[in-house]
Amino acid sequence: MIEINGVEVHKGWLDRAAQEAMAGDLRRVALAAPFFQPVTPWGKPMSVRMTAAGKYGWMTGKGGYHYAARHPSGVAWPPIPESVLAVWRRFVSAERMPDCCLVNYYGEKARMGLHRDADEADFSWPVLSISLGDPGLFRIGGTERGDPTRSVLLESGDVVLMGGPARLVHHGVDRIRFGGSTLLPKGGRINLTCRVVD
DNA sequence: AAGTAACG
DNA sequence: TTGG
Repeated sequence: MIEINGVEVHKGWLDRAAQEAMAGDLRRVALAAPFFQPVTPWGKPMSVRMTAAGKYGWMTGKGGYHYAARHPSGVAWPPIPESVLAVWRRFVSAERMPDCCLVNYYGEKARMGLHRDADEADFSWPVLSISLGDPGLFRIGGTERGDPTRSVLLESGDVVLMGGPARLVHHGVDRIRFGGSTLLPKGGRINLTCRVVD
């Protein structure tokens, strides 16, 4: 386990078979709730494609960010796959399941600017992240924007925990090593982030 | 400020 | 390595 600014990085936690099974589960999620491209409140399209599973999905809007109980199409989000909940039980808790599993797809040029996951009502539970597919260069800062940052390469099967003092740490993705994994037939990276929202 | 620019 |  690597620790960076309080963030736990568990390398290679899911084996290949588990990664393949989870990727299959996520294909089913994306069939029910297709990926869409979010637009920031100030009108800039994000480069990631996004969907979600669970009670809520994370959404952008003109008024800001929020959690919503329905996909933009109007359908409810599909349930969080059991394969994902199993990782949550192992790293977080068996007593409380996440309300939201965000599914972010990073294509070749996709990135994610430095930000904090701060739209939840309850910060007492950690955010759990699972990486699948191509490697991505992950940047981790501190609680304050402007704090020094460090980078770590996240690869398929890695699990990251942001909890406790690191729950509100800044983080982002600088670059995808497109084609660096054979997990996803069309390449790219999928990142799951599970959160307790309320 | 979940955009952008930068691997170190 | 935050600065813009």
